[in-house]
Amino acid sequence: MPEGHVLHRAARLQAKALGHGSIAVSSPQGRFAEGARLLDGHRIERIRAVGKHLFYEWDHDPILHVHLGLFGKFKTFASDPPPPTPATRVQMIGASTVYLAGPTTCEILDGAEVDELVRRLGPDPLDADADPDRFHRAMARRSVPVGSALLDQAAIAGIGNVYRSELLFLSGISPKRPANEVTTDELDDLWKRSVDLLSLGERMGRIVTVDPKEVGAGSPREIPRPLRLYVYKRGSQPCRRCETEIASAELGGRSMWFCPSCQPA
DNA sequence: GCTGCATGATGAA
DNA sequence: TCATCCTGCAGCA
Repeated sequence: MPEGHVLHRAARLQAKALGHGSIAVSSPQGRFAEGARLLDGHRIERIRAVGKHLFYEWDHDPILHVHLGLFGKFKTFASDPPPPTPATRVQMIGASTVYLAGPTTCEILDGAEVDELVRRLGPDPLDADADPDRFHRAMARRSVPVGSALLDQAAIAGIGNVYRSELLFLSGISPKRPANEVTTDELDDLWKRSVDLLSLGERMGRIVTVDPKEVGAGSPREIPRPLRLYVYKRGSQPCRRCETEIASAELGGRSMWFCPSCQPA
């Protein structure tokens, strides 16, 4: 389930899994048959993740652009892949086999189109060269609640519904405060935490935001599932830090959760 | 077996 | 703001 860390992890692991040889590309579902024909038999030179977008660059021009949306999923099999389901949009067979199902976007773009798309995205916390000042400027320009602004991929790329709640909790910021009233220090804190948390998520393959020490665990990996998050989907349960009841609100058209005491208005 | 929901984004109204 | 698209699976009967 795809926030930015999932795509960066997919880029890293699939590059290794598919390898440098030629890839058999097909579309068992049929909806990407034309695109698959363009790529079939070619070699992958790079898989690049930007925010929630994935770009496969090949030994010739067409670039495969994938956006998982809410439902999209990759499955990778090192050996003995099961037959693809009828919903498998793309099958890529190299050293390992990768299946893609349910993406919002799966299309062929040229380099200029990729550049244009990437230009519209805000800085990506998982990009080592990202410029946090672009994030600061984007927030200063927005009067919507900061909880909404964090979902805006043009302001910061890769944050989704889980991370936005967790980041604001950790930074002690009420989601309802206007984005342009969040201080520079607070934005610095938000950015640094997003770098740390998404990096951790990329390495672990799951979202964990709770400090292991706070729940008696030795490492993030050892935290049991119900204890991994501070506020997301924890409505009316006690805050892990202050026992106040976690509250929820609709922001940016989706539910989010926060602690009214740790994140005062 | 069915229903409802989910870590997303867009285009029309 | 709402409807729409995409899939899988938990929770129910």
